[in-house]
Amino acid sequence: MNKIPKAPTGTFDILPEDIPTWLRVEETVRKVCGLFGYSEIRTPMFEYTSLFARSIGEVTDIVEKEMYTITRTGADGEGDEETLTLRPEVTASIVRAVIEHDLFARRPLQKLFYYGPIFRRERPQKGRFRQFHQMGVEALGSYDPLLDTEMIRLADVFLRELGIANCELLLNSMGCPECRKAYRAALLAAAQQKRDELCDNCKSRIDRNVFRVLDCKIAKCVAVSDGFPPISEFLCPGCRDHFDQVKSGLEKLGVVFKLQSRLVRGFDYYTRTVFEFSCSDLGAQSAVCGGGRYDNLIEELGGPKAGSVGFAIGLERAIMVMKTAADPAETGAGAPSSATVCPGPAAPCALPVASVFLVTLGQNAKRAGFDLLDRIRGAGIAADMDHESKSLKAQMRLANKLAVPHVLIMGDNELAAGTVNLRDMKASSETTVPQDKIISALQAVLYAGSAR
RNA sequence: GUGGGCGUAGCUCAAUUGGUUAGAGCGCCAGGCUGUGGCCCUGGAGGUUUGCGGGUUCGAGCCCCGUCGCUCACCCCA
Repeated sequence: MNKIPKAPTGTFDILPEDIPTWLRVEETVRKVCGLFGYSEIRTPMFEYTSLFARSIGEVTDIVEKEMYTITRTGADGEGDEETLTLRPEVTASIVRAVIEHDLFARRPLQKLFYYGPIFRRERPQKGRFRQFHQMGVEALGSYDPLLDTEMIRLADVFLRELGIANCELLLNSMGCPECRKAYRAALLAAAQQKRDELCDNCKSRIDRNVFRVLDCKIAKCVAVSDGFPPISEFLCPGCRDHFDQVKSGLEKLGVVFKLQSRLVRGFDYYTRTVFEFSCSDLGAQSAVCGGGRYDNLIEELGGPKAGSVGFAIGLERAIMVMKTAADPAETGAGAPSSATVCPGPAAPCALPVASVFLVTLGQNAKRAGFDLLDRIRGAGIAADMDHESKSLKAQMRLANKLAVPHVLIMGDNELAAGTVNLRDMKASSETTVPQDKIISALQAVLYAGSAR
């Protein structure tokens, strides 16, 4: 029992029954991003470790203890050592690629999106995995606040397209490094004054990263930090103006948001706008989407001075919200029990795997039928058959389970007559057609305009 | 890394105060219909015998210890 292999902790298999959901999500990613003028980019699953250390920040949890890093020594020459890390996020890779290929030379504004797996060595829990999937969008090369607005709107539209409407958009501005410096000092002073009233955790946060005190969930800490000065009072005129434009842009689009001066994000590279879409029914990991502006990252990684905004959405979390949102509707509709595995509202379940299923009786018919099957497939018609030489009844049951609309039946009688029986499963009607006419007969019934 | 909960057939779960061959539903397979699916009826397979190891006991799925795994939470994040 302990010998059977298992997927590593924090990972999971996406089984065939779940594929329709994922396909729908992937289609939505490409559709919505395309709608907003973003192009897909694909970067490696791993990068040189230094890239993440430089971008995310050396002292963040992710870099300190959550990265899957592999070190290889001397493979390509004497003393040549390279340490590689499975990507714990992809913004750094995007920025790296843009700089490396000088994409700004082609167009000063790069509008890019990505989709794929992310790796973080965290303790798994609800909505948190060691390999999970993100879709993300980045607009690199501009400081325009309208792009911040567009970014948030894109995330909003994407979530809505998936049927997710019960999320709250939290918005804040962290200012530029200058305003943050002033704010940090003020916050530090305030926190140290109230040190005794904070939880032990927050006490240590004061020294490690004061901003984190702001998102402690413990009630008494929240009460205390409510009295702290908000960042908005420390924004410089430039940052204040930028934030005002982002907010008014959202208002004009009718995107409702909630200002949350305690919203602080985990990556060091964020400046000015930060935002998060939060869903209460996700458990403790309530953030489905997180993002913001990073005006200094490109330059820090050796590129030109150029502002950027972006966000990422955790797809497993998005799917979790989709499913909880879909549940009450389904019970109300009185769907058949098999539909409980069907996740999204528009996600098809029990997809037919073939248009035609061939049932044969006896070895001769099986061999002849296999040749016929190959011709049908050659005509571009999805077709399948049984291989266990089961009874006719069993083969029919299988065809029914596979939700195949048409069945071909071939036994010794048909073989001798050079015909095959074509059965319409839905109508329970059957016709006899010559074997050499079977392709056109199938095309006639399949493309007759009947509901697929 | 820390803490709580849980680990019984493929899946979802039962099993009186520890008691003798560990059950059900769904699913799977077959038969009822000797060449025809869905519904129904009948039967069958399936647990290396309850994650693994040890202990207490006349006796452990149930109690104790350890271990592994899952899960939820902290930290942090999508």
